[in-house]
Amino acid sequence: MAPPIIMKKKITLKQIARELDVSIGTVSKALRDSAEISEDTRKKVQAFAKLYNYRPNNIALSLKNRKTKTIGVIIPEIVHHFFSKVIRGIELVANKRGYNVIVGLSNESFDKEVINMQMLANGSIDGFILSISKETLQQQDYHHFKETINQGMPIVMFDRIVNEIDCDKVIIDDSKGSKNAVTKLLSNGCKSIAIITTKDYVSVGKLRTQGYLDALEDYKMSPETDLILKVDDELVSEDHLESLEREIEGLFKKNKKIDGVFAVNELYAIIAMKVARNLGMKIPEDIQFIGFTDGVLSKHATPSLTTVSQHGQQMGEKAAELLIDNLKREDQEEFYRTIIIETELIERDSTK
Amino acid sequence: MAPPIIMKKKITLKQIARELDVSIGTVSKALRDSAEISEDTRKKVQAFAKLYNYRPNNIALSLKNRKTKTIGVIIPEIVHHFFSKVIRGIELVANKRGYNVIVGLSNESFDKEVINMQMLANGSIDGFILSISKETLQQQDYHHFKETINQGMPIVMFDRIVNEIDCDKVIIDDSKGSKNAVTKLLSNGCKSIAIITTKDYVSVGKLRTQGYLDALEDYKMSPETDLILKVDDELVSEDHLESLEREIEGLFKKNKKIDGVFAVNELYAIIAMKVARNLGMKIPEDIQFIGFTDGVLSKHATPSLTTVSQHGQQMGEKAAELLIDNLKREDQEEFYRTIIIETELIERDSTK
DNA sequence: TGTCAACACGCAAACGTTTTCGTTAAGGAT
DNA sequence: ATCCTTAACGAAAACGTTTGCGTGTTGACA
Repeated sequence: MAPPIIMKKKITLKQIARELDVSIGTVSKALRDSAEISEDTRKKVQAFAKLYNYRPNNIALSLKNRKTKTIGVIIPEIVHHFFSKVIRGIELVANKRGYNVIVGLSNESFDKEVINMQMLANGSIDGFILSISKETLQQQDYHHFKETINQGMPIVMFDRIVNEIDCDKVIIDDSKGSKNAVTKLLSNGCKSIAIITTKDYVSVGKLRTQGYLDALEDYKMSPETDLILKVDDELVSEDHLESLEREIEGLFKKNKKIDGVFAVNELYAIIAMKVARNLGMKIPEDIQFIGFTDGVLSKHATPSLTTVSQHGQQMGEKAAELLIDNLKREDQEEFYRTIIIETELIERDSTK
Repeated sequence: MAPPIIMKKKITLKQIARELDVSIGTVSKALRDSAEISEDTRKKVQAFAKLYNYRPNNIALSLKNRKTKTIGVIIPEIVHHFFSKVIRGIELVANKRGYNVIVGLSNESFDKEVINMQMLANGSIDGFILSISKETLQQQDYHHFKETINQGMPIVMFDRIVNEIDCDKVIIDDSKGSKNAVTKLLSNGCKSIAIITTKDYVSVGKLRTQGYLDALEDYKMSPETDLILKVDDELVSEDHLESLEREIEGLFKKNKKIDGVFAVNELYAIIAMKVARNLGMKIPEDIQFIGFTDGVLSKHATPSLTTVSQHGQQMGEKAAELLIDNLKREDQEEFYRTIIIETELIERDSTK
């Protein structure tokens, strides 16, 4: 037999005031231990408030203080090891510093990115942390970022950024990271290294390709267009990976001498390893692989994949710190910082 | 040379009113196309509002309407394929129905779960969607859920639920799902099937073990304790997987006849496959594997892993629909539903 | 010319806080 | 008895909306 349910709705200052026959202001002051209020009333009010489990209404506070203590995060995708790590980092420091996190997913779509930002920019949050969607990068339409900043709402961008917008940024040195990786392959003795990358409009893809070229140049090797596979991202949506497999298979068959592969993300590397294995190549004896983004796949693949770690959580933490610091210093003069998180080459079994 | 920056701070009804020399109420009504206002002023106000890109302040609306159009999601962990899929589902329908999503991470800790809920329950959100942390399940302290519900804030629980709390729930039939999986192994000819599971306080672990037992019983086989490996979750935190590997290795070595393995999550299955391979067994010829939770690992492992899909995104969608429906019908009489999402056995290369 | 709709708009309350600025009464000093 | 200080509290504004209701003006009609 369930006990009778007594709904204790949230109690407000007004109700406490009425009950105790004092004014609202008095209750408020008493709860904040103001010296203006006599010891007696203070105790009385505090006891009553505790009994009824009073908590100030956040919305009312937000309205009054004109800040919400909430930060908005807009990312292209959440079912993604890197982005979820970033969120974890953001949430960690946000929480520690008394902020909440509200997430919006752009799903790589320009429209959803705009809509989401508008939904949040109308008072719901104090600032944004975001990574730009592919469609936005492709269309190069950044007016929503500009407007948001113009309205006095700070933005911190991470990973997928764009130089055109003036704001705090947290990135990795993509070209340096991939240069390191490719250099590793070279120093491991690779003579013919292929790269599997994305179309150039994805800024990070472009930069990582650049790092590949830089490493080759250091070794006085000239790049061969045949070894550069630019994958059309549209084709690799979720489950249509066969076409990607075929492309990679074509790459290997046309260039039998390939003995090293650098891929700009984890999945491409894993799939390339699978194709290579099916073609009878031994990893890492015949061919070595390095990927980008240290996800769960890299760690548990067979063989485990050597990879460039982006330190997603650290990026998130840093981004949140930048934003909250910015919010604290109540719009004094504006200066924007770009933080570069160091990448790290995690060596596993796919390289010698 | 950058153009001079003109800060267009967000404009309010009051400012429009002052500028156009009408009252605040008139502006509000004009913008909402009230028949009370003359065509002239309506047009004038609307034009002005559009020019200055007026948007009603969400916080003020929340305070007035006493609802925030925001739902709070508390999950144990976000760097996790299943949970991030659920969030994606939640976000999808929430957004479609005009709601925002604010996430809190309990990090499997009781205290953080409580803190997070308190932070959000003070007016910031209209309702919760959550999955209970392991520590909470272990301590069996559910007062924070009860209090929240008592205050009139609806909760929808998913996956990790507890019967003691009266609220909407979205779950899968864990025992049925695992029974199906084990039955599949049996019908594939397995004679000695091991299970790798968790300690019993994790409700889903317990249920999945039960399904394993049920399947055996259907085939008139009696369970052997030697074949049931209950992993202590504490030991498998992130990177300390060696001990798990050793335990599994011990399992295989002690029971040479094992020809089938069912694991209650993806990672355990992947690791078990790795151990088996190192021991020289052929998959699926010598030994077959099935995991639980359809993550990215299952799909891209070699061999790819047959697995019981939980349909995380669908769970999220359903949870959000339950919650929002509940919110719409303005506390009429309360009735709680438990939705069971069907699992699906996704057959891949780790089974015959 | 007086009456009455209809029209167009302003006022004010309400949501729940915090905080500034009164206001009242008591008490001490003169 | 008068003045002043001080302690203790109340009133009200403000944050930005929405909305019910009151009010003034206009025009039509008798």
